[in-house]
Amino acid sequence: MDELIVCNLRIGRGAALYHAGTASRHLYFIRLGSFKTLYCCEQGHQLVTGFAMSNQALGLEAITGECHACSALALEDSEVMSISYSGLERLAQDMPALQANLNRLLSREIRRSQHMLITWGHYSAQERLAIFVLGLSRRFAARGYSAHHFVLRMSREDIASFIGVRSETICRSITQLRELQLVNIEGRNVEIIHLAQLEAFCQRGY
Amino acid sequence: MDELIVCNLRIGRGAALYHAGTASRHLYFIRLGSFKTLYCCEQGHQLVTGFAMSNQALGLEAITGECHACSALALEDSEVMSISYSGLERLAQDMPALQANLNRLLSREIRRSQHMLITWGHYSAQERLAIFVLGLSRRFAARGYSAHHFVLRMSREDIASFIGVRSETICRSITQLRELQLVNIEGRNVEIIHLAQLEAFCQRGY
DNA sequence: CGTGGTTTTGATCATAATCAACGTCTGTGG
DNA sequence: CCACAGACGTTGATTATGATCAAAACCACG
Repeated sequence: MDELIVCNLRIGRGAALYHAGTASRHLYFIRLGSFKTLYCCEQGHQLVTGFAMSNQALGLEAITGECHACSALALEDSEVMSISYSGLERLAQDMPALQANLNRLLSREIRRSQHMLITWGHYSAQERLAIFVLGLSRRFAARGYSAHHFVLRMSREDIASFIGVRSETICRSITQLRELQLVNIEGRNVEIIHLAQLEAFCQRGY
Repeated sequence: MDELIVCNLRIGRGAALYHAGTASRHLYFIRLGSFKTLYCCEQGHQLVTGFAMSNQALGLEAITGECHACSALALEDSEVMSISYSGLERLAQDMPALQANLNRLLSREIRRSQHMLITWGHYSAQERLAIFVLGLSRRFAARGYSAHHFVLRMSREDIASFIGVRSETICRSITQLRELQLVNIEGRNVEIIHLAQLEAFCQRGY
């Protein structure tokens, strides 16, 4: 197993784990910290496609040896494990379980993207923000942190880009969610006032 | 290779290749015809997530043995090849190339979903329709058919759901694209008036 | 033919984008 | 430690886009 791990990398806040367009033969697993993945358009405009935190894989879209479709930037000082894909491929031949696991990761990523498509297409800005916050809450909870209090690692601009609205709209939605007594967001501190109510709010059939 | 192919299936127009929630151990390849994939919400509302035509794979999201996340319905009388995933897994162990190919399919599907996310998040209804039509044109062209004249297999409602707007908006966008002298859509017949102009129209940096 | 489902068009309304101004936070150098 | 610059965040006023509601026109098919 050890032969796979090319190295453990430290990535400073704001630095890139990889850039779009770079050919890559590696998968990455986040040990510590968090990242945003983004596409860059010609105009220098950036489009955030996701946020990843510890125990998540990065670089799955590039697994074929084709180049990375997006860049990954560290939102805070982070540590990642780099795994050579060719090594993984070789090892997986002798370990079907490993291969199946890899397939599962890929398959899950497809479902995640498609679920986002559905979500963003059919909810209002307010609801999308609520869903986004709830998603973060669940991810923190899954890692043993509080589901009710946590700190955002990303800017309003990043959230806006990810959710598909403007940052002004994020601000207004924050205000609205506060008025609804669902979530209190002050600066980057998030307090979920009533988790069950927030979940109910997000539930509107897909 | 033959042992993998469980059977060649014929699916009549409107019939399902598989349903969401069904556990499945098969991948499908479309030999002939076309399908739409859709999620169903509680309210009986359907959300179209994609259209697939000949030579495309279906069921990739369910590759892990978990159940299908969406349903696949035939838009016309179709033929598909059904492939047992466990058989594929076994065979792939001895044929690394096959495994790599499978990974490539999965990886591509991730990129496709993410690209759609970007597109839908950052273009107007009119532009999205143009992009949709252009995509169809390219897919027909890749299969040896005319890139300028083709027939839609799906309803306005399906396109609307896929694109993330209402069907009325699709109608208005069709009118607008006709007025712009880009595409002429009458009923289900599509005529691309000026392909290069349409491509330019769709190009606005992601 | 009619009947039910699509498609189209029109009028009005709601949501989020845009433009603009102002407040707040952060890190840097004096 | 403070002052400052620049980025980030918030709020307001106005506009544009697409949703919604409603009514025709069109079509496919028994």
